Amino acid sequence: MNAKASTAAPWLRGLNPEQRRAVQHTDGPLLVLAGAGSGKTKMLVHRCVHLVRGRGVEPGRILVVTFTNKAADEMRERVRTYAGDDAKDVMVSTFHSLGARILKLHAEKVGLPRRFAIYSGSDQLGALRQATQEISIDDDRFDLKRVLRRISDWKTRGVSPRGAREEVIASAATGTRADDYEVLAADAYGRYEEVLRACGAVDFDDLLLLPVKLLEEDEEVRRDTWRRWHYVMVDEYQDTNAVQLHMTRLLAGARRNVCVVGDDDQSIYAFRGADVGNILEFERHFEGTSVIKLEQNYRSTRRILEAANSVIAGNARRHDKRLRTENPIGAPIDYYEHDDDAAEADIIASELSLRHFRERRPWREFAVLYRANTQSRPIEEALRAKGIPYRVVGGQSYFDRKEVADGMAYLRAIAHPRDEIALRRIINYPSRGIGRVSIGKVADLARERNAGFAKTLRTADGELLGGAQAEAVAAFLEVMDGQRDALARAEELAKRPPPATGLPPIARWAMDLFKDVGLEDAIRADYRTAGTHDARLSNLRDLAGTIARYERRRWSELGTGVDRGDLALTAEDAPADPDAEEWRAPTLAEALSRLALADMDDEEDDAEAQDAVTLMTLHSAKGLEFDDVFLVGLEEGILPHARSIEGDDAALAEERRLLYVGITRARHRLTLSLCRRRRRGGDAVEVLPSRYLKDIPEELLNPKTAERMLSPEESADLRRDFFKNMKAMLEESA
DNA sequence: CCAGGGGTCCTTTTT
DNA sequence: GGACCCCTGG
Repeated sequence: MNAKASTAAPWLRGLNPEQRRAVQHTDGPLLVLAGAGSGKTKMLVHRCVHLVRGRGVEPGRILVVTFTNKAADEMRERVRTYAGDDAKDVMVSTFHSLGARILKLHAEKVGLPRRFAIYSGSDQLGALRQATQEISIDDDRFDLKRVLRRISDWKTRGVSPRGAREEVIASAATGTRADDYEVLAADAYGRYEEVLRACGAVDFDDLLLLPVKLLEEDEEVRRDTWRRWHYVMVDEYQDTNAVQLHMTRLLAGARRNVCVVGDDDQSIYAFRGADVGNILEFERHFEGTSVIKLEQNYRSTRRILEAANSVIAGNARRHDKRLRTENPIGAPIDYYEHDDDAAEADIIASELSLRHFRERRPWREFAVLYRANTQSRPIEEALRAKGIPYRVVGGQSYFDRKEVADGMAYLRAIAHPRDEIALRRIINYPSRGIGRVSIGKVADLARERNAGFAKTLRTADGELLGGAQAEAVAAFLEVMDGQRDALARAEELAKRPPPATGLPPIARWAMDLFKDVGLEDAIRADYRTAGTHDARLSNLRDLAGTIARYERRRWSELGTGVDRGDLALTAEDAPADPDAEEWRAPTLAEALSRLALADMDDEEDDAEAQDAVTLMTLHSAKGLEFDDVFLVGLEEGILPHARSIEGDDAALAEERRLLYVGITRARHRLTLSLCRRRRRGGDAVEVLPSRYLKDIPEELLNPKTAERMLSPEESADLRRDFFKNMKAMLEESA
């Protein structure tokens, strides 16, 4: 297609020549090196539209892979906006849900049940705890989280338990590292995998590893996959790890229509195995690659971009580039030094309300970004005190909250009889007289007989346990059996359309379950968490609400052919003839398998529509943009983080990129701040400004203090505006 | 044998 | 704010 014709194509309007070239390079490997704010997401979306409208590719043949659910949602939304129904079958998926999908279709080939459970957070810890207990290395201070990180390291590099042990032994033999801890971790790794399999479960790393294994070893899986997708695109490619590189290669297959987009300066996930080398050496991995660079920034003011450029210039190993922009110079970058984090939070809250009321800008245009989740607390407190609406993105994952994890464990223990980790989590919560010793006895016996824990539990009588304990176990089993029956009835009801109002049957059952087994009372009775009871109860009820949404979505999919969860991989004509797919009534087991991957992003749509300030980590902010950004805690020990300062140069380089990512989120306005004192452990300690601040040219910065934040006139204006706006708002809502 | 209270330590980033 | 351990009383 020549340049003239492309000008005529409506889907190419609004793209500059560089972007158009990228969009149109339709065959063979394509590497798009896209700077921050260069419109790379837009480019990917337009490429999808171009393939469908311009080249007549069936949308179902196009696969876009992202890292986060949020990115996938946004991409889907944009594809729909630009291409309408034409492109509704373009599949947008995260690496992990794609892996889950492939795995689900071939689960039996790797010895998994069709409805395998996906473990995260506390479940993984539970499995690992059991693994270490079984090989008796739980006695000394064995930091399970650290071991889990170590195991995950191995898994993201595709190293097997045996490989891990060899690696550890080899490094000990060469005297480089004779670390007992490593040996223990390698031993635990193997057993951990066995525990997972015995429970019919996988962890997040398996969602990448096992599909790769399948694709590698199984001709049929490969053939089906290649028949299904002809064009593969990967967003944020700089954050891929070894397994994801492998997966990308396998997905691309012989067609090699693979287009990856990324920015080496925004690689911030090395800690979980991401390798910038993947993007730096893409041309070597995929022979005959076309390379396109997007170096114009459309997002930020010149001052903001200059600050970002000066920060990132301090890193050595990178594609040399300097983003340019034609945007206006913009406002100076505000810079605050606060006494402590409370003062910092306070001023931010004041600035926010000032800018909101005085400049009449909606709350949603603002974001407060920080290095670690723990930094959100003082800010939340200050915003709450001033009545500023906010939402916290990420943080403790929804499923890691105790009450949610407990609720999930009940659901899983009922849905998956093999799920021993779930069972052991809830067997004595709420307390019902089955303590550590009794559980230990059953577990020992189970091991002796080489039988499952759940099965052995049924044989536990007054001889094995005390009389009272045996009775407690019997009562517990009775409750569980009763719940299974109730679930079966609910699933039977779920074969008919849900009621127009009220909860659909499975959700209804879950809600009752939480009440009947005493979870709700246990939350209310916990004196340690007084004050958070309502929030916890509502989190638990949200879980039932999520099941309700799943049930309704399932029913809305009937006959429409839209099936985001289980689009057949093998049916060759699936994209063309979606009705050919078999529709199934909702089940708890399926709800659970969707839930684990969905994160809770989907559920926050309502909150997102609300007008609220966004609080999140720099990591979560990648890929997003805001008019007005506050970047807090620019101190040694925070950014760069203390752990990275202890670490190597690579760790520090990543911290610098993190700051770069943060700065480049801002469109019009940026406020940097730090604290001179910060609480560490018990008391407040003096801290130093971040080393990276020196790299920002002084003339770009506008130092401010709390006193000078507002002139007296501005204060008066603010007060006046505040009441005026308040009045207007009240009238609007009336 | 179990439940619950009280003390202690730590706390990067995430699918 | 947690997760975890230890102690005491039932």
